[in-house]
Amino acid sequence: MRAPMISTAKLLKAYDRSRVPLYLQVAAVMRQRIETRYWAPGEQIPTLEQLEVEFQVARITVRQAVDMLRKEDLLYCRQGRGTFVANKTKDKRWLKLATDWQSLADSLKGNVPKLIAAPDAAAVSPMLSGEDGKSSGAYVFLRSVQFKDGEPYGIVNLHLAQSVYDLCPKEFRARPALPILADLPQVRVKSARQSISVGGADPEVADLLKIALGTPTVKCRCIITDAGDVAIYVADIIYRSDCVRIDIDLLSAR
Amino acid sequence: MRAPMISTAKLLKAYDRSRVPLYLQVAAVMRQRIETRYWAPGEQIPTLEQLEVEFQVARITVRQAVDMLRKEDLLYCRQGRGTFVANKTKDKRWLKLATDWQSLADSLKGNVPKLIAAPDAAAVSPMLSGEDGKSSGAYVFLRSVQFKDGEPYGIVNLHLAQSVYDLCPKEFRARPALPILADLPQVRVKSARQSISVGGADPEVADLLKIALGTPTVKCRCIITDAGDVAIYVADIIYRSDCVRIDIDLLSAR
DNA sequence: CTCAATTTGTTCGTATGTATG
DNA sequence: ACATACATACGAACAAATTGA
Repeated sequence: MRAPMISTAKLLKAYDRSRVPLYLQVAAVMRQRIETRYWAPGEQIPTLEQLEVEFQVARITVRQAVDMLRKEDLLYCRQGRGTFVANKTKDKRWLKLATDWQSLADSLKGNVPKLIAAPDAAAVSPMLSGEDGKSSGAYVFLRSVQFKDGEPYGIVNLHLAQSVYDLCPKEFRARPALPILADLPQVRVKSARQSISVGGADPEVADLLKIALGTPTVKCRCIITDAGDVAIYVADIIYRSDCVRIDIDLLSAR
Repeated sequence: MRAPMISTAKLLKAYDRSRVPLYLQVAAVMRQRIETRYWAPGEQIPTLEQLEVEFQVARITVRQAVDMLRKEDLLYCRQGRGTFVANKTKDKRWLKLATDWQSLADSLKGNVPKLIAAPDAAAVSPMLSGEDGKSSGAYVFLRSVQFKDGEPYGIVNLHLAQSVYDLCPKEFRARPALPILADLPQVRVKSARQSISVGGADPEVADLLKIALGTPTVKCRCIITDAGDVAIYVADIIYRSDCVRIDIDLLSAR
């Protein structure tokens, strides 16, 4: 038995809260229903008439939404029969964010990020709030874009303490910094904290990740301090939100 | 010294990827700059002319964006002087998602969620994928909305195994289920896992949380199994994404 | 096979919103 | 502020394909 539809009657006011075109809003909801398999692959979705009623919009508006999803190969229509979900199922949510030191280092080991020119503007100290740690005087700024199947999915903006960078600069330019740092005997890591929140793509991020302006993103700030509470590694990582998930074992400490 | 502007030249194509009205896209970026304090409270923002150039849009479009933010009391204008960021600073990101059992139970203890009528449609087994655990035959469905300062910020959809619910039904209707469950001597918790991803509000969620359709949300699925690997607690929790953050101590296991 | 019901596809007219110069 | 062009959204009507009685 499939999960039944949850009532959505009389929700007209929700639309008023946004001036985003209606058909885009409707399409977004439908797209999510497909991706979450609420509408399973191959399955027939409700008729245009039913969708009109559910979303409380005109027929043309539903049509425009359906047309969008057709161009994305998520739906196909058969006149006189109905509209169906495509069969091919792309795997999403494949990127699992690490929640501990070991898995974080492991997940980065095989990575070959594409270093890109860092805007000189960013070659300054990262913005640190009190509890993040003291500022190392000088930082090196490294920036890379992560790809999967030729598609960009993440941007790493890393401020690395100059003193650490100088220990083996070539290494730091060739592969992810964190595993290197973990193996440096001179460096004593005292704390490593990660803070995650949801944001929207600004023009620069949108361009690098090839997504629309304002598309939701997942922002990770990872800060590592050394024995003297100096922040030696400050990474701001931005992912497309649609490929990320976080799995947490709530009992790992027991 | 403030963090300098990162180059945003020649990013026109980012706009093409979205059919969201330009002024909304521009407003979204500006709103984020204010919220992240990239534009600090009280500070003067660039002139309309500079913004025209940066965003590559017509003057009226920038004006529309500024007007939006003025209505939100995030900006104010002084003719002949410029446009400024408002001084009052609303605290966001106040909700820290728990990443371990103890803090999860603690964070819920004082909570008084508002139970709402559960659509009968949902009174079925939750959708479980293989590794989530076996299905307990019957579940009770409980639904509540969480408020802060009179504003809804989260929806809890909980499937609780009937056998567990029957141990003290009144309790489960009066306060959060998880602390109760933790204190029940009859229940042996074997695993507790949480999976977090980003989604968009469907019509129902948009209505309950008073947000626009498609607004990004944080979805948490929390599954607790008993000694027999039966999923006794399956919670789907949906938060507004703009109040949530996750702090992880990457070294907690060391 | 025909008929009616269903469902997608198309068109018209109108009103409003968006964006430019 | 104005004129212009295009996109969005509605309601309604009609055409075309499919299905089953």
